[in-house]
Amino acid sequence: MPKVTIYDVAKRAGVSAATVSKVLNGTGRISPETSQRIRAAIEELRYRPNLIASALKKHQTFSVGLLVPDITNPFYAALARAVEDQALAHNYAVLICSTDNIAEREEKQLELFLRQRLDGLIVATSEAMGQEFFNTLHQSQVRVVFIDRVIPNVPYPVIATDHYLGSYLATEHLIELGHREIAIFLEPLTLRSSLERLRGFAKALEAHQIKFDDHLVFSEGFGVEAGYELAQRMLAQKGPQELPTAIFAATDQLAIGALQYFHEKGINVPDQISLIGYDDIQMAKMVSPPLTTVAQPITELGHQAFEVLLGTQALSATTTLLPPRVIIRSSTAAPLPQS
Amino acid sequence: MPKVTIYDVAKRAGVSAATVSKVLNGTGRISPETSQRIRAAIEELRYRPNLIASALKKHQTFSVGLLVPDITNPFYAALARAVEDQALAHNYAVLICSTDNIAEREEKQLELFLRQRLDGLIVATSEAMGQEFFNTLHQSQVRVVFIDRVIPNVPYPVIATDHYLGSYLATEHLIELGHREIAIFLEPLTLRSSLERLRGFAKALEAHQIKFDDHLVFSEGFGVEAGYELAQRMLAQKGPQELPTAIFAATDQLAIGALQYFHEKGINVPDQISLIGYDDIQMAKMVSPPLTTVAQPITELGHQAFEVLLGTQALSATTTLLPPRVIIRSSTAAPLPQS
DNA sequence: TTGAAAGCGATACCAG
DNA sequence: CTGGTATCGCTTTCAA
Repeated sequence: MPKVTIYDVAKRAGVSAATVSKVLNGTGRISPETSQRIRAAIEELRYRPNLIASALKKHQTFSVGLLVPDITNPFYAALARAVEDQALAHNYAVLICSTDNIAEREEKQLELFLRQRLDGLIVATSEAMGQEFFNTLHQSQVRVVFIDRVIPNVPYPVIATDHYLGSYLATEHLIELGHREIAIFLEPLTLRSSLERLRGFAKALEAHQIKFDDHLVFSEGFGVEAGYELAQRMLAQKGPQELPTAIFAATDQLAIGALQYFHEKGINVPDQISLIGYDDIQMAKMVSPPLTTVAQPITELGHQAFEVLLGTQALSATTTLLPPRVIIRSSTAAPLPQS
Repeated sequence: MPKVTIYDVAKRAGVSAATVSKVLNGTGRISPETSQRIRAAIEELRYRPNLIASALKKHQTFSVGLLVPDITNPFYAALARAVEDQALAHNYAVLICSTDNIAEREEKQLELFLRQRLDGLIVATSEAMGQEFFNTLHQSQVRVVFIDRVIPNVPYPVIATDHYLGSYLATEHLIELGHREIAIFLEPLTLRSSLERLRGFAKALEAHQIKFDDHLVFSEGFGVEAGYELAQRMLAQKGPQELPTAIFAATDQLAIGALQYFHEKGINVPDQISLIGYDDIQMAKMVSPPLTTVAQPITELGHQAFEVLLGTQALSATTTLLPPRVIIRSSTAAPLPQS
């Protein structure tokens, strides 16, 4: 059972390989009869074009690479899924790599991707990428689009969620519910995304004449654990009496950690304290109470990234910000009347 | 800035392309000096071998494909991660595709993968795969290993978790805690994996002389919602008095759904009822109380799959079952003394 | 409408 | 130890 090539098909159909290639690609004009015969031969031989050979000639691999910090993170998994779907629809394959935001891994994988001569690269990874990474990118001439993180001075298209707006909306949701004492939980402020969220938060307060209080900003660590600790710290700093009436957790994981702590302490959400998250990870709707949160338009992000990447436009430094959306569930409510 | 090829390097180093190829691949013997010169040229020109061309010649793409039902499912994301890591360590790329267990998608993607001439395929998808899929697989001669699902009569290696054993261990954990009335929540019994879990459960009961009670088997639907509904149904069928003292939920999602329902009903876990899950998804440790569960050796699965796939062994119909492990957290405890 | 032939960029055999 | 050359499987002029 040797591999069947385009020549086998050609022979079978009594034509030349060139002609077969033409019907395969829909290029050139072929008479309906020959075309039929060729299609038949393809079927009979179960011929499968060798994309490797085709890629070598056409300089097109029908593959894109996706660099994410960690595919295990639900957000990136969802992003990957969106890219995948779009890719499959266009008969493209997606190569995925988790980099853990480790420069070394990023560079190694980038190197591999470049050797594979991918048609494009979607980068959804660290803002701490080494200069090395950009140099390589630049001199390699691959098509690249950055996604999810707004990185300043990137000479490529950036597609991201408008976290400033998202935070603004989240905060405003709380304010409209009647909250005036609102704490914010954030991941480290070294992250641009954290800063953006803080900015949106502050702006919303300002817009509603609520004064911004430094003591209500809690930031440290990542993930659920951090949320738990931040809640703990908040409780320790303020007596249960002077607790804010609401918290804006800048990630759902933070929110879930806090929620867990409140559970343990018998603090009812949303009766005693409202809690709004950010990201709308799958878990958000599974916790109890289901978390009000801000959903990023993940699918949109993935789709757009793919489309821009494979579009005919020259890729330039443009930033596209997609609007997030507040998803109201049950962890936010009006504050209790002053007791 | 035209692409630099092996010929450019050769010219620059004053040798032939053949020689460059040799140092690139470590084949043949080259004098240290020429080797040095060539390496220098590679550096200076920032030459990146074209894997496409190489693959065409060598019939080796350094890429493997991974077919999963949904990368968005934490279990498969973890699996993908394990494969990725192993791949990166071997300088392989991983193409990932979520099929949603839809035969059409599976076949389309398989077709794409075959055209890409991948070195191997890891299939972690539906047991309901069409015959078509297998036919294609078989006549295409790709190396394939199945992972996670034990599919009968597959002429390829299967690497999976021993769910029979896992369920046995989970159930035994409950029994050793002192439980005698144990319910089991399952996904539909049309799934082989559900059947296996039920079998392990029954066997553990039997081993401890506990009689198996049909009325304590609840099965329907998938995911958190199903867990919630199953718990609801159980409560409806049995008064709060005659509730079993423990539940073995055959997936964490089921367990989490149940947990949520119990929260709402004010039923304390584990004081009133113990709950053990299965899978050890990330969420398991984040819920409250953190879920005792059975962890699949996901990383091991992924690693082994990759190694077997790229090993030199001819691939035959062998099934490797890896042992799962009970992770004891806080959702299980001894039953309350009879009140 | 069809086909001959020249590559795409690398590898491998075999000669020197 | 090094290099010429055929070749991997397909695409693409260009001529017929």
